[in-house]
Amino acid sequence: MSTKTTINIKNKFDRVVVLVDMDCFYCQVEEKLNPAIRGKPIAVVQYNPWQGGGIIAVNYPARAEGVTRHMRGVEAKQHCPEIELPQVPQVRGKADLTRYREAGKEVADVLKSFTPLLERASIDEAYLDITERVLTRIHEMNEGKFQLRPEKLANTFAVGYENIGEFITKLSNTFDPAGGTAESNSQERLEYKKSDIKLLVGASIVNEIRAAVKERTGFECSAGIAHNKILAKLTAGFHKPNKQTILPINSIPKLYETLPLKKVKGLGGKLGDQVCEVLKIKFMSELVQFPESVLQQHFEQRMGSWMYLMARGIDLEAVTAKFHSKSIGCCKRFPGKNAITGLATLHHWLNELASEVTERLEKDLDENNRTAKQLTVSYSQQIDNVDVSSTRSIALVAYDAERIAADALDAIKRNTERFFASNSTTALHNPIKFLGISARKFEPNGAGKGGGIKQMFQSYTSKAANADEQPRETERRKSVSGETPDVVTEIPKGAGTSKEEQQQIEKGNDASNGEPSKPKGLIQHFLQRQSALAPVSASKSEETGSEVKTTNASSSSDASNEEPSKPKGLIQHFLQRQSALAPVSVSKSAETESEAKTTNASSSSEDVNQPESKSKKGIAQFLQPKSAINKESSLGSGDLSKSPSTVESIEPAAKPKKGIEQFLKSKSDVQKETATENEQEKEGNTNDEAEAVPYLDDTVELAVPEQEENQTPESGMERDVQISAPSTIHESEDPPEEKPSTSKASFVERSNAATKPDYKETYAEYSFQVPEPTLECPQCKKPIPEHEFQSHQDFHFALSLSQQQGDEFRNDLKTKLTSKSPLPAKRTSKAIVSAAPSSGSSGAPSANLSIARFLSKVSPESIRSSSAEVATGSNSKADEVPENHTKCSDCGKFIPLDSLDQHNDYHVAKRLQQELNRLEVVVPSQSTSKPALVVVASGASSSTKRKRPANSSDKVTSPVKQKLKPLSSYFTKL
DNA sequence: CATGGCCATCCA
DNA sequence: TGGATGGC
Repeated sequence: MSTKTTINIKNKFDRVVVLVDMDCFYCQVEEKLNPAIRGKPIAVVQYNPWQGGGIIAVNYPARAEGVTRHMRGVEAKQHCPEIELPQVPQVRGKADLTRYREAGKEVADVLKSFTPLLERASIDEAYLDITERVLTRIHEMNEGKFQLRPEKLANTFAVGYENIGEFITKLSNTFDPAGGTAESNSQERLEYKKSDIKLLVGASIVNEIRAAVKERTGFECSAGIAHNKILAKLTAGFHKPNKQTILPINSIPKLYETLPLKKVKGLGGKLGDQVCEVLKIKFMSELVQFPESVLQQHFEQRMGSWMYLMARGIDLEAVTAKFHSKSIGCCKRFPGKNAITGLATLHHWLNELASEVTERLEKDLDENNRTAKQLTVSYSQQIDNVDVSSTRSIALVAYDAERIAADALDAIKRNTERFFASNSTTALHNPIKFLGISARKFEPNGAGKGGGIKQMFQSYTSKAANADEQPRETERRKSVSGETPDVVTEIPKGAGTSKEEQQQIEKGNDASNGEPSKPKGLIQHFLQRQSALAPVSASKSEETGSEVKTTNASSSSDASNEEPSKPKGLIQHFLQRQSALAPVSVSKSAETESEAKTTNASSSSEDVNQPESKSKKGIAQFLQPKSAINKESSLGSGDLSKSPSTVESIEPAAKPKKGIEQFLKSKSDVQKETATENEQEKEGNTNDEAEAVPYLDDTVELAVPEQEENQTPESGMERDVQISAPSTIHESEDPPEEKPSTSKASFVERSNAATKPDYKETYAEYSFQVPEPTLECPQCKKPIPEHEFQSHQDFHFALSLSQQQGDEFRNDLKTKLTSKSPLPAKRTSKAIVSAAPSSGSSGAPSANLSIARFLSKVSPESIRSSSAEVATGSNSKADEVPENHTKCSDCGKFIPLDSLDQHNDYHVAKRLQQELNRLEVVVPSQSTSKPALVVVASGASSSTKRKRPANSSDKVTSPVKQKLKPLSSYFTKL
């Protein structure tokens, strides 16, 4: 039961996994709250008093000015004087993130309306497995109900390609008989295409998802679309903000060549350092040379297997439905002189924390009908200048703040020998520098409440998941906005409706989207053939339906990737052979775990039931020549490594293929070859054991014990503050849209302003604080605390450095933008373009064709017939049409009749690319009220010029050419 | 003496 | 279970 749900390795590239990542989320939340600051540079800070507060989020305008996280507000101002610095609300003397949690949930609600397979990863990130929707959409495309128009891929990028159009062309090359020999199209290459087409179709869905998020919440996000979670996460970062990126399988090797291993989630910390050090490598591409056993022996079995697969672009971890967090807690640090040295202070803060937790627990109870059973108290004390942290778990018996605080205190006492200083009943022996309490082990409530049904076998997190799956009355009562309509659309799907009915529903939806079901465009035809390869199983769809409500459990149990014993058609055979080939030495763990737990998501799309005879024909026709190649042999390991042709096709010739070749070598081959250069970064472990600052020791508190004990903080104080400091004082700005009931917002500050004594002042621990001597900074003339002086100087240095770099970057950008015409084409693009048979059509011919018109109105038949006309009509050069060939009206080549379809599709894709290349994507500058996605297709007249929207004031919108950053640029730090 | 406050996972 | 680690 190793906690994780994994999919079967057979399906390693079958899923479409999306990571949705909110762009500088806290900033967006603050913007929405206070529209007056919209569009300005913003950084959200918490705890304003000290140096302007710590920055925890920076929006893009502010980033452009060099503001980063980890700065203080004051520093941000230096970079960007106009910056707005909204504060995290403070409640009970600590930061309160409620506002962001709620906004995050709002977003998640929208996401969840697209798939139940939603895994919230943090307050502003979520994974989605949209495989089912993709398969459904492909099916719709086959039936002409959906067309993949260029605008559906606005703001979409593909790793390894200059723009999405190139990627599409690449995909379409598979079907261009002139583009490559049939033999070069190996089966698995086709498999990869198939998988990547799913990503492409997925991208159109993700665009809709992001648009829905924007529309319903006002928030913008970016997304990564890949075949697994790790890669989706990685990919999401490549184009931001408000954009989405696909990671095609074939781009992985090249990506890895420049991808520092430490950028991969899970390897970002000490482990990553260790890996780099032990293996003497730095980039992901270098990881592939090590046998699994070696990795396991160095880094634990589990980790070794994971890394081994990751090196091949494989991550088997399933997206599991998880909406609610498994723990609710809060904590606070008390650094330096703020350390807690007295019992009363400790009690005070435990009470504060307990209050917050209790509040949130009650809300959670209300919303999710579950109860936490365990309380974990954590704290750290400074002992001999060393921070020692401990955690204790105790029973959580009641949602009662005082009780919780008392129990927590008790736990701390019990677990601390010499809790009190000698001879004292109030002063702590060791100061406490960190306090946290957290509630966990949630159990669903009241089985009687109809909730208990057996969603139990749902997943390993049965309890949490259980609570997730139950849309209870309480929830309805609370009427979560935005959920209702979606439920409506989903319920019919789930409630035992037939597939046809479901499609009716879908159709209805699409119609409302303004998508007429028209005769098929060629691109559909193109995709249709593809999708025929990506069979949609009927049973699969049913699963999708059933999982919506009651449970996916029932289906998931049998969805367990074991090949259903159904009649096998051609496709199935084809696919099975494929999976049989799936080489990667499966890590045992993966193999064993996969069966039991695989969520429906795993999309065991091998389950083929595509009844469509026509598509079958297409497939058969298509597969016939190529599937002949049954390359059982080859490939010991590495999936990606197996297909040199595939890799090469990204960049025909050229390229320092060193990395690639390395990639291609079988592990044993390469083993001897140790890493090239050892980046023996000194990296001297910054081990400056912080020079401990003398804290006030017990003797201090001993001085005034009585007073402190009596005047417990919250008893009188808080109420006084609330009453005497009404929310008027200096909230001169717009009052945050908060419930008036909560007047607490920042009582500490108000109390300060009102000259009310901070509770601290009544505490002995705080009554002896001495201001630290300061020095004046020669650069900014500010008084700087002594101990901080050096780092302050460092800061100035870093500041000037980063400003320089910022200038460089801007200049660079400017030159790129001004020399606009032919983009400074990178070698990659050239290679790809030239790889395409660009013979005649690349230039003007189709320039005046509206792609939309073209795609939606022209049926394959008409093309075919028109081609035929050309071939036989007066136009044709009657001289030399080979037998059974016809001349392509587009490129003039002679095409075998039986592959005319594919060839035409190739041209369609090519035109699509050209159209896409002419698209201008108007990016609203930092969340304005403009529509999220505005795509302007330039008309024929402006084929060479970029066109601006008529009313664009440069301030608001700036046309951004789809571009062109070297991958490596994403990994350079500023 | 200063990112702070989360949350989650993994291993022993 | 508690400690450690990782990442947002």
